This record gives sequence, C-alpha cells and structure tokens, in this order.
Amino acid sequence: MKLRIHEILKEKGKTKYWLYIQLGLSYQNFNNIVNNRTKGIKFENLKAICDILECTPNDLFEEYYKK
Amino acid sequence: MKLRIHEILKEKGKTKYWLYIQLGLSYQNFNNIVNNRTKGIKFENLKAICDILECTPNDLFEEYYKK
DNA sequence: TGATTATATAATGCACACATTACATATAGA
DNA sequence: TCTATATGTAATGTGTGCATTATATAATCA
Repeated sequence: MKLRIHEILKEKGKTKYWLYIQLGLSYQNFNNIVNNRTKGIKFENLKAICDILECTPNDLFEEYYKK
Repeated sequence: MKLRIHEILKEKGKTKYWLYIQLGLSYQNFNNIVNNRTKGIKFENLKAICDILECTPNDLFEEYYKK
C-alpha cells in the first residue's frame, strides 16, 4: 500500500514541510510515512493526514484512488 | 477511527471466524482489530481485509463510510 | 462423545511505528 | 548574518501491532 501524499501535496501546491508542521508528528517518523518506508500507520495519524489534506483514505492509498 | 467490520460481515452473512480463517492472522490480533482495540494497523492487513470483504478502506472506516 | 465452528481473554516475545535529539545541506528573506 | 523554510539521515528509547501458546465457553454436527 503506497501513499499518494506527494501527489496530493503537489495538487494543492503545498510542501512536505507544510504538512509536517500541520501534523505535529516527529519529522523522522513523518518523513518515513510520506516516503513510504513504513509498513503500517496509527489510525489517529491516518485521520489527521486526511483532515489536513482534505481527502479520504481512498484518496491517500494508491491502490484505491480513482481520479 | 472505528472499523465497520461487524456491519460488513453482517451484510455479507459471514462470521468473524470466517474472516479470521480467510485472513490467516492470529486470532488474538484479529479479535483486537475487529473489536477496535488497536490504535493502528499494518497496510498489508488493511489491504487483505479489504480484498476479502470486497470493499475499500473508505467502506471500512466508520468516519468515511457513505451508504 | 468428539470434532469443528464461533468467540473471547491472558501471558510472553519480536518487529516496528513513533518520539526525541542530533546532525547535515540548501534556499530565501529580514 | 541570522532566521525560517525545506528536506534528509542516524541513534536511542517507548509504545504497540502481531505471533504464539494457552485457556475458556458454547453451539452444531458426525
């Protein structure tokens, strides 16, 4: 399961750094998530990412995203 | 984030035990996930649950489910 | 009566999400 | 020059997903 965070940020004209500040996660962990180096995620953080990016889990997951 | 696994299983007329067998997870962990006692999940298992239940992450998460 | 289905809890250990701290590079603006 | 933006990596420790093993109850079926 790959996360489309890069694409969504590009669509919104926002940077990773911006999302990092909004989220409040450690940058280390944040960077691993965004660059798809993690094998799972806390629901709390998944929800926060969706809230901030104004999207749903299906939009985030490459496998379920429908343009 | 609450998972709607109970509802989806009911709709499909399947039992938790059936899903447990399909998934191949330990029953302990499986039971915690299904009964919403976990704070996160591995992408691999999220994908497997969606595949078996023939649904998407948005269908699974109560916060994003639209009937 | 015994096996399978069905569901649940507890103890122990490993793998990994996540936090914290630190270090590093590069650009842009005050 | 100093600060903030922007991105990345490494080391160490805590919390927790998940596996394994065990125990328990109850219904259904051979």
